[in-house]
Formats: sequence, structure tokens, C-alpha cells
Amino acid sequence: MGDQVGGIVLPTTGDAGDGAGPPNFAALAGLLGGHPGAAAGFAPAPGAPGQPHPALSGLALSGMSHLAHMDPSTALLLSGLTAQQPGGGDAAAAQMQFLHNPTAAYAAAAAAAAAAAAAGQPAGVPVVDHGHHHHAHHAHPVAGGADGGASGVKVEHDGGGGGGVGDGGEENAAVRAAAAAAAAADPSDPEAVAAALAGRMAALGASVIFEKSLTASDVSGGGRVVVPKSIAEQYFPRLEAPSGVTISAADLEGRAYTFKWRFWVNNSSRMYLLEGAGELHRNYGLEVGDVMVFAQKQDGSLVVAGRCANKADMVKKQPVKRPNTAAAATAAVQAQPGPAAGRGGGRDARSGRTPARTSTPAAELAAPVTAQSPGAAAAAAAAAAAAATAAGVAMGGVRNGAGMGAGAGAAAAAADRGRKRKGPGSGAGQWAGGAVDGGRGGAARSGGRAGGGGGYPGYGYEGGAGVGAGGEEVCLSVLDMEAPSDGVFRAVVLPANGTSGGHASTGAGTGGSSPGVGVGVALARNNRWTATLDVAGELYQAYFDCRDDAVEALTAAGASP
DNA sequence: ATTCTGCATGGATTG
DNA sequence: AATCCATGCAGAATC
Repeated sequence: MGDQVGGIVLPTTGDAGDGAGPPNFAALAGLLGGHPGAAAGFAPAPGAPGQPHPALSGLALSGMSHLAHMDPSTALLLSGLTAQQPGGGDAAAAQMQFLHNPTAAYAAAAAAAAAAAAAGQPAGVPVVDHGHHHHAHHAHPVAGGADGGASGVKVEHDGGGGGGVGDGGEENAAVRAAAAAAAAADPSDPEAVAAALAGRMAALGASVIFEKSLTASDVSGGGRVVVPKSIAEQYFPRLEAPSGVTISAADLEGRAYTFKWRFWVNNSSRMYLLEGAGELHRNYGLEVGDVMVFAQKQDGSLVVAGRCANKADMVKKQPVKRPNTAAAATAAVQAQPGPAAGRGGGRDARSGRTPARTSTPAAELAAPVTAQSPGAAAAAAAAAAAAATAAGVAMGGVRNGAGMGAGAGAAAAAADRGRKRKGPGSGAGQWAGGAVDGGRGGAARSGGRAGGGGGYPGYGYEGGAGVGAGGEEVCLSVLDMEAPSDGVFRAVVLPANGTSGGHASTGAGTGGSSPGVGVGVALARNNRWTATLDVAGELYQAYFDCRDDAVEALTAAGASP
């Protein structure tokens, strides 16, 4: 008990780059998706069709919502919840901050409105009452107390630790617009509801981390929700002790929640649980099969919500396993599992086990949803627009005008081939730890436990912070270690055009400086090779164990060594 | 008597 | 064969 990690916050807050801020993990984390042209397969965000290269630049999580919808593995790298330090932080304070950017906000509002209209209803219609009606399920009461009401979302927080409400009316406009769009969406259309929810999240500048369809035990267990290990280790605070930490979050209505984030030692592994979700379940009237959505805002705060299940949820989602390769994830997104993909579909009836699917990487959901129903499509459009807005805010506001429109955070995995090589033994396990760490790593602080990390059997986690016996938190998930030779292209903060030479967050990388600032393949430190790409003026680098791999990746990425 | 907590078991999947 | 994760359950804590 005594622990308490305020909100989950990213190491680097919005402020990307320019100047003095801390290194921008987000930027670093931005994976460059394969070849510039590859983006095509990704359903780039509207508006940025040809821009394979995302606004990777410095956007912080904001634009990530796109990523989340595109490539899970990418999103994984980008986000990363970091527990906050006990004394240090006013998590609460940082919790709900809204961006301020009139233009973007209005744009979102407009987009949302348009989407709403497309969905068949005038935006702004009071509708609301979104009690969800499952196909067969009985509609839940949707307590939701603060249901946005006719006028849209009114972000209000109740006592708890919720964060401050956004004061920015502009931002609210976007939020409200999204809410309106959501309200306009046909409540009886799960897909639309899901998309609308995504839109609202996006409007809030939150990117969906993952969605968990509730199992019987999740619901009955008094708000004790099991979180897939892979997700847990990638997005939630790293836990040193089973006692876990307390994390706070807010839902779309601004209600604050406090969860206990902990784990059980299962076999030689861990089973992660989020306790205290009962209230949220009640607020959203969630039942077995419904989905609990987790998103993260730019400032790193956690946003949660619930929604009824939709078809996409039924399509067995692959339980986000260790992201082996972004390529795999990418494939998953692209080749949307129309029908029951492999496992899953059925065996529900069996031994009381829940119907199948488990967690649903946002990425896998969004795509299918988009293509499923008109309403959903419209809502999705709103979501996309809102997301774009968020990205815009981040870029325009935070970053100097670079803002390319819809910041499609497109990042994909670079050549699958490139990554094939990973350190020996460092199989998938490291990916998460390695890549993520590598990405955000350098920066932060740290603790330096680069080596054997906490020593948990199963993973390659490193980093993390100590925990007091009592289970204090402090998990600064940021770990340090060199960027892994995984062939993953990461943004280098030094724009080719020489913009703010700022601190090269490359730090994570070898030694820190970006080897070969020039495009191409170069030998870096530690006998590693770097492949550097210049995408629309920004540089991305990936590390490899051998030159051939670097060349291969570069080639695959569409550049010439 | 109930509810809560933590652990252990076993089906479901994956590599 | 190795993992994962949903559940069942027993012991502890409460009502």
C-alpha cells in the first residue's frame, strides 16, 4: 500500500523538441515503417496519403492514435507508460491536460461534425443516451452519470484525483464534437459505437493502448481484470513487487478512477491484474464480452472507457503476443482477419471458458471496424480527424511548424528482413524491453540497471526502478541501454535540414551521437552498423549487427545505401 | 456468512 | 514443449 503512482505518465511530456527539453522519446521511438512506399498498405490517415512518413518527428503520443490503429508493435514502442515517482509528481495535476490549439480543435470539431453528419445525424444532436444495446445483450444502464449530455462532453471530474479539466474551450470543442459524433452514431451499431469511442479518445488526444474484452472473471472478480502480459509489460508501469502500485485514470466523462496495478507470480512468470475496475464496469455497464478500453493521453495519463462488444471483438484477436516483428503486426493490420482468424472463433461453449478473444490490440480493432458499417466508418472518420487534430496540435504547437497535416504516425517496421536479426538469444522477449527501452531509454534517467534487470524470470525487462519492500512504485519504465540492433528505424532528432540541433535523443543509441549523419550505411560503435534514412527531411536510423543487414534494410526501405 | 486475496490448475495456443 | 491466461479455490479479512 503506500505506493501510489499517480497517473501513468510518459517520460517526456508533450514538449518535443525544440530546445531544451529532455530528449524526446517519442521521436526516438518512432519507427520508420519500411519503405516509404509501404505506407500504402497502412491506410494512412486521411490527408496524408502519400506521406509515408509520419509525423514521427516529434510528436508525442498524441498522434499515436494512428499508430495504434496501424501497427500495434509500433504503437507499443511509442507509448509506454511510466509510473511516476512518489514524491515527485503530481500525477494528478498532469493527468488531464488538454491541448490548446484552436485551429486544430475546430478542425476536429468540424471533422467530427462532418462525420456525424455522414453517420446520418446532425452533429450536436442531443442524442446521447448511448446505452449500448448489444445484439443480444441486454442494454446496460449505462450509469455514466456525467454522460456528456446534449451539449456534448463536459469534462468534469469528481473529487478523486482526476485531473484538471481542460480549460481550453478550443480543445473542448474538439472533445465535444467528438462526443457529438459519438452520440450521433447509432447506439445499436456496436461498430459505430466503438469507432465513436475511438473518436472521442482521439479528440482527447489519447491513443488507445489496448482493449480488453471482459471475461467472466474480469467482471465477477470484483473489478479484478487480467491484463495480458505482453500489454502489461509494454504499456503499464513496470512492477518490481507483486504488491504493485496504484495508478489513476479518468474516463471520457472526466470521472477519476484509481486502480491497483499489480501482478501475481504465476508459474515462473507473472499474471498482471488491474484491480478496482469495478466502478468503471458499473459506470459503463460492462458485462462479460464487453470491452474495457485503455488509452493514454499525451501527457501520459491513462484514459479508460468501456463499450459493448462488436463484431471485431468477436473475431478472435490474437492475444498480442510478444511483438516479434512489426512486420507481423503490420500484416495483422493489413490483412484484417475478416473471418475468424485462426484460433478463436469458436470453442466458447466449452468449459465455461469465455468466448474467445482476449485483448484486442487497438490496431486490430480499428481497421476492421472502419470497414464494417457505415456508421462505424463515419465515426471512424471522426476519430481519424480528431486524431489528426491531436497530431496537429502536437506538431504545430509543440514542434515548430513542421506539421505536416494529418500526422499519420505511420511507422512501420522496417524491413522485416532487417529485423530478423536480433541478437542471438534475445528473442522476442527483448523486443519489448529492448526496443522500447532503447527508444525511450536514453533519456531518462535512470537507473542504470541495464543489465539483468529485476531478475524476473521470464523477461528481458531491464530497468524499472526499485521498489521498496512495501511495494513502492517508482517504476520509471524507462530503461537505458543502447538501441538494440533490431533493425528498427527510429527517428533521430536531428532533422536533416538541421533544425534545432537540439539534443539528439539519439542518445539511446550508440554512444549518443548519430553516426553517419548522412544517409546510408555506416559502421557505428560496438561493431554495429547503422542504416540511416532521410524521410522528408527527417532522419531515421536503425542498428544492425552486420553491414549486410543494414544495407538490406535500407534497400527494403526504399533507399539506396 | 461474505467478500477479498493470492495461488495453483489446466485448457488453449504458439513456437 | 513452453506459455498464457481464465478460473477455481482455499485461507484471510470483514461484515
